[in-house]
Amino acid sequence: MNDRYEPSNFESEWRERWKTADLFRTREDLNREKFYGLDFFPYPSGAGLSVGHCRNYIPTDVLCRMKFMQGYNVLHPMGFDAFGLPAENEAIKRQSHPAPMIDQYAKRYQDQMELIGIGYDWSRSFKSSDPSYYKWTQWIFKKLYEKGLAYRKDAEINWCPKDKTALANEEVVGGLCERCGTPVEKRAIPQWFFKITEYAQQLIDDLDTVDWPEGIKALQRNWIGRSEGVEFEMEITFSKDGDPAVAPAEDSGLDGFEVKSNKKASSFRVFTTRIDTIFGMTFCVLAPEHPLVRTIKQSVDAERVSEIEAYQASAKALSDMDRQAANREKTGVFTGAYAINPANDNRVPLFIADYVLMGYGTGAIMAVPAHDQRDFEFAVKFGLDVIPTFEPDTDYLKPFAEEGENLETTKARYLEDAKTFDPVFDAKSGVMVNANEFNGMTSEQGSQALADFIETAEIGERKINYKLRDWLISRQRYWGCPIPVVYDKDGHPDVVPDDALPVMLPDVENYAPGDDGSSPLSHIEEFVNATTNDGGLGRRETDTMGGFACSSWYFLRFCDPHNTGQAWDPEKVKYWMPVDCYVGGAEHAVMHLLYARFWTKVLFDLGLVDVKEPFQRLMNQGQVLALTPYRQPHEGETLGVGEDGILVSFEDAKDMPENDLDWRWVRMSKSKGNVVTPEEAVEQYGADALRIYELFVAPFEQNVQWSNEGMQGAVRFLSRVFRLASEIAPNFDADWKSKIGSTIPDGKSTDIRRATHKFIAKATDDIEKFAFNTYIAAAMTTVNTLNDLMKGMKSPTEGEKLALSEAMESLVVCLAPAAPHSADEIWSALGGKGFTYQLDWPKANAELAKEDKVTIAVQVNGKLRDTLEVAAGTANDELEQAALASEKVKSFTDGLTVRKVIVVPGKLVNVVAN
RNA sequence: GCCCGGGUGGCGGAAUGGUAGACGCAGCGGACUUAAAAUCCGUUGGCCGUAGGCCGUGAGGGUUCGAGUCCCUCCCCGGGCACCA
Repeated sequence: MNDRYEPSNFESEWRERWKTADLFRTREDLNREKFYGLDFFPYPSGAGLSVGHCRNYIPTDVLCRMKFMQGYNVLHPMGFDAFGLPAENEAIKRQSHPAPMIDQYAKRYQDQMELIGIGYDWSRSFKSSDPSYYKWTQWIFKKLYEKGLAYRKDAEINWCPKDKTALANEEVVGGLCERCGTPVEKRAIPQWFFKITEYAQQLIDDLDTVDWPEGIKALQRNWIGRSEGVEFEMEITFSKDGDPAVAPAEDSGLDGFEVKSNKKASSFRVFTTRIDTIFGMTFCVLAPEHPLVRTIKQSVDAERVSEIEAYQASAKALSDMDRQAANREKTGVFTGAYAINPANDNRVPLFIADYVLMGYGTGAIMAVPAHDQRDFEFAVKFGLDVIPTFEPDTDYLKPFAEEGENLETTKARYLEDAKTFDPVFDAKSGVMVNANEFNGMTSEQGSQALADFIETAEIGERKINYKLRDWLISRQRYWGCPIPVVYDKDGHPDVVPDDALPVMLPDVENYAPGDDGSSPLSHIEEFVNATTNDGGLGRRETDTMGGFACSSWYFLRFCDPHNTGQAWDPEKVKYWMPVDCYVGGAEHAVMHLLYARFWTKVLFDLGLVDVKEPFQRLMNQGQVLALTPYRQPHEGETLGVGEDGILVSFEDAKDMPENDLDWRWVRMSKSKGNVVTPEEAVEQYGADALRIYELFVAPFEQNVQWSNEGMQGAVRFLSRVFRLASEIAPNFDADWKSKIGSTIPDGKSTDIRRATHKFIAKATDDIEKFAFNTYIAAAMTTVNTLNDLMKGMKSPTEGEKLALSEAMESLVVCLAPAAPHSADEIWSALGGKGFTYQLDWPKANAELAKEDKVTIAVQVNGKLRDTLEVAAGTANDELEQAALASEKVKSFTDGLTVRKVIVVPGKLVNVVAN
């Protein structure tokens, strides 16, 4: 046997053998438990995989391999998220059709995944762009439609002028297109939506039932944004001082406008989470798009109408980025109308302002500047009253107290003129003032009492609002799943019958999107012209579904990927679902994971699946960073927004003085030129070395820094395993299992077996809990320990031979998930048959793993002073005696009185003395 | 601003409230070699030293016989959200 790791001699051969043996074909043996391990559905990019991408595939593979060896039926599939913008954009750039391009890229991905030895069942693979797959994506669309969860709405959408498509809210980051960074515009186009909002509460509640990182759960809860409050109605009037008045208040700076009509105009509803602050309401605000504005315009004079319209126009022209710019100064205009506060009948001016969003709540608010920072800023700018309705506590007042001022005085000042107190008091503590019969209540009491008041008065009710918006699914693009809808001559949509599925994506020459917002499909007559369900002339929907639709159910299809008669056999889905362990990057925390959960819940409600949550356990891997050269800008060069250095190519960096360079750890990406491919890593170090390195270098969730030295370390470790195996090989007894129980332990056999069983236990636990770094560390420790034990062992005793055989076999088997090529190579060199993958995962024997001697730490007053070697299980009082007898302890307790002795069995003795 | 993560040797990182620094990288010393690489053996938190001791897990308090670990306050780094009423 070779005594070092020489991957080029055996790795590719083993991969061939695995393939020939169809080793990773999913087994569906009903007598066994199932384990479904899944990686996020990757989009196959032209750049191929980097070693960074391997960082989730390797750990999932390790877990799945162990589960299989433990006797589970393992489903470990892989496919490709082929539809969508990235593929289409790349195809347009390369002037090639996306379909063959994607096939080629997917092939490369598969080759790369195979190269690093990932044990996928490729017989179950598919691409989301396969008609046999998207047929069922369309079928699910129909199910949603039939359940009233897919609807069409003429809506203002986020429009990316560069990608020429509508974007979901989640694809707009800071007003920019997430993909290309172009400022997003608004356009009104009829769009298809999925009613995810209907499931908002369930999507929050069921997070409690899954084993996900708390951070991701928090992100989702935050995104769904539940808030409890009260929605109530306020009447409006056009006079400040009661009927029949004409002019607005003089003190509000809003006079000088004639009111054309004084009739009771209408009413509007507001949503607030702080009904307890209603007595502090000094104005109200409508979103510029609020429908009531139209009514108001009919009742105010022309000058005001033009002011309102000018403001509405400017609000509309603002891009989301500008509108949401941080710390932007508040803008708005007075409408000429007043709202009547139902709590005290005060009339307060009604404004329109773009800091109120039409899309949330009712698109209208009651403004309480004393206790809301946004309202405060608005009030200050427009000279409106700031009336506190909560007495602040001392914590709030302290910073405002003047030199030597009594806080009572500060409070009096505050209550007199809160306008100078910035930032505002959030009124979560303190008691109510200026609130009639509610005075003296806490926030909690006031909220309940005033909610009751609103409900009793029948002008509103307690309500829960969510930030979550419905899921915009339409894309005006070619490369996506066609929406299975036909419109009749009146423009009414209907879904196509099941036997007309799939609505095939036509093969076209020109698939570039039009810049008028029309899908390329709309120019293909044969596609557009269709027949309605009642045989009439129809027009086919030409938008396609956004890519997230396709990835919202692929995990179900993997359970039954070749079914032509249905999306899946319910029995198969019942068997395999949920995914037991789902592994991927945290960047999909809200989008994909929320959509997939939503579809699963809908399908559950339809009785099509019997899980409410698709992914029982979720794990997010860290990224792989590469050291990348940057430099400071030269004279005359300017940096882009958010950049603090200029990227330098590795080529140029070689010729630059080291002082000018600034090396940084950044994520591997093609654009940074810092990618290491699996091919390079495998060629230089070997596939198992890559696997070991990525597992060992840091905890799974953490980012890691790519290092050639680290790879070298993995190679060294594997070589030590080979050397150990080659040393044990002459004494290896394949039959050790049947002999070891009846052989009397001798020599170092007990120590060897202890090391073996400690490792088995550690490996099993650590893999289960994704602690791969300590799993590999334990393997290294075991190799080192066995090496030490074998030192000077010229001719091992019978017991030692058997113990070493057990040790070597266990080591190889337990290392097989991490280093499968090497494990199989060593296993076969030891005379083993078949593949390590087919061997049983060993069970640790706790008795054998137990130490017979333990080291007891002896402390005096909590400081380590001595250690004792004692037999395991030594009684507490014996430990105490031994500790007190220690010379070192005596020297530290000399002249002191021993007050207490604390004994932790098998661990430590602490002598407390003073 | 709000919500999540994190701050431990020269570096990556280990440590159910119980001997801080497992394991690895880098370094140092040695063996092998004509020499080097590779490999192997030893060593490696800092300070003072003969023994031995003192100090050490971002900072400061606290709980405890005992704190990297639990509690409070603060600082720094990374990520997410951000006018959501």
